[in-house]
Amino acid sequence: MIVIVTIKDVAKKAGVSTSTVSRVISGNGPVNDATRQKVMEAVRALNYRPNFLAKGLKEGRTKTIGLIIPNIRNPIFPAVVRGVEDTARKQGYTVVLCNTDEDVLIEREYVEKLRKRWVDGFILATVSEHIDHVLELKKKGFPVVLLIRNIDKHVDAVIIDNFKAAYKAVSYLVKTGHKKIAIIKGNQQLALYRERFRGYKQALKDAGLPLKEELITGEDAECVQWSRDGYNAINRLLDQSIDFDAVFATTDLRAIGAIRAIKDHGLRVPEDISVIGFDNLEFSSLLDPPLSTMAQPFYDMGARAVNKLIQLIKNGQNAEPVIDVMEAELIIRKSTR
Amino acid sequence: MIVIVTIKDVAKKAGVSTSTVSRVISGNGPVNDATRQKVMEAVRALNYRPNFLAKGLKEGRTKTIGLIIPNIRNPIFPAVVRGVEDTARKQGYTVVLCNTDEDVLIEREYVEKLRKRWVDGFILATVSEHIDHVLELKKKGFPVVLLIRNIDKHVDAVIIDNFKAAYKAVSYLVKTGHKKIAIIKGNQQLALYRERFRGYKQALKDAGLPLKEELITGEDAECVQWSRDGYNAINRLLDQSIDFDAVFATTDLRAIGAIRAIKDHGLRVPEDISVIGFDNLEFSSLLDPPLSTMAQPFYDMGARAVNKLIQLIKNGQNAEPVIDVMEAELIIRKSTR
DNA sequence: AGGCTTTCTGTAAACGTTTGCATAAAATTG
DNA sequence: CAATTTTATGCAAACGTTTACAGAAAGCCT
Repeated sequence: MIVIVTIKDVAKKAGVSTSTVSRVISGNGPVNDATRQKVMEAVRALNYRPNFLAKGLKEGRTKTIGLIIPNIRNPIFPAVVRGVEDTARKQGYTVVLCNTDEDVLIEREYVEKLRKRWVDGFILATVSEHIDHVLELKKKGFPVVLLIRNIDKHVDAVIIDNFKAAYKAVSYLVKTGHKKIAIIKGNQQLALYRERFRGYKQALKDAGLPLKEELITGEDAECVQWSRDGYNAINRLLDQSIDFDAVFATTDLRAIGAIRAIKDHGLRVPEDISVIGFDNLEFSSLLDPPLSTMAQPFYDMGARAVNKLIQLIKNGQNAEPVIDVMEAELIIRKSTR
Repeated sequence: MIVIVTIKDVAKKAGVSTSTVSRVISGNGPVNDATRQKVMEAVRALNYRPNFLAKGLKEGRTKTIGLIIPNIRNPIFPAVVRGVEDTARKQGYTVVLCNTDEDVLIEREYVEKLRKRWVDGFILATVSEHIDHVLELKKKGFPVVLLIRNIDKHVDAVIIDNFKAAYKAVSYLVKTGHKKIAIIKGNQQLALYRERFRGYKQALKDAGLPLKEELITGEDAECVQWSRDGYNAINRLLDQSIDFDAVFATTDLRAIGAIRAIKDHGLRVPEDISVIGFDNLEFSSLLDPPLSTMAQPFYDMGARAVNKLIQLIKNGQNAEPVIDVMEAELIIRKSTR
């Protein structure tokens, strides 16, 4: 049986009204020093804690934000989550984390649940292109910021320029003398992979290299066993004796699979084939060889999304949504020659 | 400006009282089919969503649980979190995730915040041995389950038997012919590492092998760059030409560091030195060589902790707390000969 | 001393629900 | 058909806060 101490108990104990207690606690409005002492003492004696629900109900806000991501087991997300949480905490906000498993129904379910005056706003690494629920939120004036995956010009977002990043990575391979660059293209249902694919093509084109069908590999599946896609793709290429001297993997996990496949065929990375990844996961530097990759600033992206959201919560919706594009950074380690 | 639709608006639109609307929505109490129709229609027309805070305040519960962990970037936790969240969701509960950064002050801050009638109970992978705040919760009748790290016989918990698991791992090394087994011992401030250390010593003893001081390595620091500890420890051993044929690393991350150090010294795993880890991280099978390790059933532990907690929430505190000890499983891959 | 601020405190309404109680209508019973 | 049960609905209080308003006391000015 949990016994609940309310503001009334404190008021009675201190011999004042509840409003006075409230004023002491919140610091709103004047209160005599002597009474303040009495109240504080009663608070301490009774171990009083203001009821979050009552406070939120009255004030019309909870200082809580909803963070909706596909899957925390996808290793790109832990850093994002910490960026969000740390920044939120510093500003007095708490985060409710939700995993959707890439399932738009679960995503909708969570949005429905949390928008019932539970959270003051949302950060969404949304699942797919079915985002009517997001636009609906936005229309109703609910603060929303999209993160990593943006979809629509009409919603605030924090992303990187995937086209440019892929372009940079592939151009680096070109510049270091690679001529036959395979790509593990990622799930083309997602805009971000389409962009990376586009960057790959553009980089080849600008370098005067041909775009070869047989070097375009990988499935559209997401999220099964992430490195598997990379392994299968490159394994198939090698089995078919297709000639290539580098791999642009659209994620680090796919790069790990690719390296595994290359080694299994008795070849060396990077001497025989260079591999470049995308993401810069926390353990990518621990691989053998340490992975060259395009680093996304995950932590900072999370942090920035929170700041953006808190702005929206405080000031209401902007006239025009703004999309922050952050820089991805090329990190060269030992998997490229 | 967010416009809020309340139960009153629905009542007015449907031409009934608020109590009737409430009954329609919650399904408590009888209501005529015709009125139900009218109400449902009004609900739909107005896009009504019951206010979570008001409901929680009235009902005295929120169907929310607080999950407090040291750091989601520690790769053992994503699986735990999913186990917790998935199981909670199936039972209509939502999870608030909090990272403490191994800082007991932040942990206390979160506990203070969430116990203000926000969550119905806590799952804690607690930080240290300073757990007065946990015992306080428990004393006040607040449902609490400890996870992974348990501290006290007086609080319900879900853990593995770290002594036994370490014993198993080291015994396997002994059985496969290793005679000089080094340990990277982990942070001895934490009970779980003390237990693993104890298991190591006991296994050597039972096998009639000597416990050599110089083979006991690793620092008490936690959480800086986790694999670094393993790297430094084994690097030092090799630099000093200390002779050993196997390493028992108390975490997979330490094992990764150890492997790196061994390779850097021009030695091979497992031909020259076997390495066995502890945890079975999601990417441990992707390493080179794939890591042999003691697998902890992280997802299931999370799931079980939730079920335990929901029991406590529903039935109140047990007379006697019960500690669930789950099985760790030895997984042999290619890092041991 | 009378009027005017300023400081302090209490009363009561409000936030949006749920639910016990009362009542009315309808259905069932002997 | 009167008596009883069942079904359906509304009224109003309650959950634990915050805050507008009002009033009392005290301080300051001519």
